[in-house]
Amino acid sequence: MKNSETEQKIKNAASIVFKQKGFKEARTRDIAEQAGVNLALINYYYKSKEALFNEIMTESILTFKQSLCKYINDETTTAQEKITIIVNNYLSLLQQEPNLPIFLVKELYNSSELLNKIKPEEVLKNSLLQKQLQEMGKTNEKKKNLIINTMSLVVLPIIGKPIIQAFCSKNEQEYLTFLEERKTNIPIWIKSMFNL
Amino acid sequence: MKNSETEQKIKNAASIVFKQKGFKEARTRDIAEQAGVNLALINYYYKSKEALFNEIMTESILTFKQSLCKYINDETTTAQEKITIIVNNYLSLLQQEPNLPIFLVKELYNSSELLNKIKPEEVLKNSLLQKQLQEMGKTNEKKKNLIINTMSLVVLPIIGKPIIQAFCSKNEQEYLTFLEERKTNIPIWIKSMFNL
DNA sequence: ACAAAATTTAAACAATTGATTAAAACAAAC
DNA sequence: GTTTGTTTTAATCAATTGTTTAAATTTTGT
Repeated sequence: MKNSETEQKIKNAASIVFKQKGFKEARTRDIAEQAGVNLALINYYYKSKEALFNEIMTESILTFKQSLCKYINDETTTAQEKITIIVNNYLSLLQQEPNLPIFLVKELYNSSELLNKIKPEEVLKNSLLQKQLQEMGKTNEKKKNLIINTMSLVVLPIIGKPIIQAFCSKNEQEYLTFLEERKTNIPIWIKSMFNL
Repeated sequence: MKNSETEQKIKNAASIVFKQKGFKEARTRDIAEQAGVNLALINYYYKSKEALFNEIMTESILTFKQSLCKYINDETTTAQEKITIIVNNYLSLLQQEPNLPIFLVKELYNSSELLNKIKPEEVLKNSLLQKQLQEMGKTNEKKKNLIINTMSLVVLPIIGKPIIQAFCSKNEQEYLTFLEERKTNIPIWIKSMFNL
């Protein structure tokens, strides 16, 4: 029987453990324990640790792609509004899943295969956001920088949490309000950087 | 005999391997091979893999602190010039050691001990850069954001290299010129973000 | 209710890996 | 040149970990 309850439990558990520890440091025993399931069932339902990992990765990347596509092709919003929405949504997402960016970076660094599954260059090239920025007279170079800088300002404060907390002497609560303030600040900064 | 040639070879090799693979995934056998030295010598000169790691980490963090302090306390430069110099120097450094930021983030995420060795909040608080920004009428909040945003714009394009290359369809050469252009762009962006 | 198939379990295997050991090679002191 | 202490080596240990196996248990089809 495909898609049994056990199979799902394993996949969910693996997703948690892999994102927390990365592929190499995640032990099959951790996954089995997290799923509340016998160790051997991992190899019974999925051929191997690696096969399980690849299935989860592919799904995650595709989900991410779909959510991004939804935002950047929304017919009802301006370019500026799109940026605000993306910043807010991804900061909220990353507050809940702070391990995600470092996990993705680590695992994608040497395997471009996975990344190519989503044909990333197509995503932006054919997007409404792209066209809207074009109409505002932005060059290709400026458009790319705008995306990369937005990503930088959103993601790095999540990745660098312990370093930021140490350097700016922020406790947990101060760090949270700092992130909250960035939801309004980043769109403003992007606008002043690129004269939007 | 302390600081023998072998001891140094091990430390140098370990530094390379740890930064490349992280603590857990770096094998003592990798380090021994990289050093061209018998496996057992690692435990002979350093008590354990962990002791070796801590020694290297502490040294690296202190070196980093010293170089940062030099820049942000330079009496001969304005605040804007300091930012330009820091951006240029760290982008150059990270071009040579692209694994460094993800390594640091990964290893510091759960061990605040190491980070506290450099008393990071003191570094900025007593700096000339801090005073110069103060005199320009910047609030504490703005000063912190300025530092964090500079760090974000510098570091993320290094960490996210494969993702940026995929999304913006840049080959190796295009990526390098992209980084080179950021050395002049980032200071300009920071200025327009914070009205410097 | 029974047989066949699918699922689950405990145990074990084989490879990896940090660390140790005991002997060998080498250097220093006298 | 012998003794003593240091450094290096090869071999081994013990723990960890992905995977397999064979038996036990549960589910399914009739």
